[in-house]
Amino acid sequence: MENKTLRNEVNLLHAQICQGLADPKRILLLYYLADGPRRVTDLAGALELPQPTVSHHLRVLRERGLVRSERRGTEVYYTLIDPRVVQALDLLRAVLADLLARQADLVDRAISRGEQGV
Amino acid sequence: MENKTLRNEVNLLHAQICQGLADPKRILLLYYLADGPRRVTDLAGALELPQPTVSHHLRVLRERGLVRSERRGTEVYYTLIDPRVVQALDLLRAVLADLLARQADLVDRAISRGEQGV
DNA sequence: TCAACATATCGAGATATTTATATATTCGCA
DNA sequence: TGCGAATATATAAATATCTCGATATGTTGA
Repeated sequence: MENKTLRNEVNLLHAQICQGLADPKRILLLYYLADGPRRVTDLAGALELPQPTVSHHLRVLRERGLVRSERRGTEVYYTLIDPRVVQALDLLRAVLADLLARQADLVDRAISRGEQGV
Repeated sequence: MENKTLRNEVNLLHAQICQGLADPKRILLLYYLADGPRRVTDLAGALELPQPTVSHHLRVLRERGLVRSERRGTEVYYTLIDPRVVQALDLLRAVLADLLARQADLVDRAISRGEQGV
């Protein structure tokens, strides 16, 4: 009863974490960070994106508690806080792989039946 | 030097699957569907949302390949296609739980030190 | 203190998402 | 055929997000 608001609040936070993963660039960022802490400039170079854009995405991840930033001199290192985030990404990528395999199979069968307009 | 365009395409689909999870109502829908197929009206009742809103969210999930719909007479049953989607949600919820626990701990320590303006 | 560098924030335009009401479609049945 | 129930789509307003150039902040070293 009284927990309904609390449960909604938790669900909202849950969704916000998922939202953190809901961008191709951020997924790449998280996979880079899975290998260890990285500087903003290096990440921007790896993703071939302007530095402000990368900083924006890192902020999204930081605000959702997925990464942490640490200043070392003039540079800032970002670190993945919880490896389970990447585990979850891997799970979902496996789901996607199966999905694509099923679709490819459908196409194959259609072609072998000589159907048009696939 | 593999196909960069293909990799970007896969990353985009990966992100779109994550996007499917990035809404509190859709998370609830997926958890309901984890228990078995459900009709639209039942889901709308459970979520206390108008039926068109639920249909919209179900469409989002369907277009991303997370659920499948099946007509039985005048009703439509929605089914979770891959249980790993809920596994991923559980992982991320565990991440969130740790996050909240750490924050609560910080607050506790601050209070026990008698700090102001927390 | 100043110059150079790394990063963050601001602001704006383009695009996407969420929600709900109104309306359309689809099916079973009288 | 036509009615009622279940679901889907259209539409529109409010809101959020992505991107990037311009600019601000913070740090080091001369």
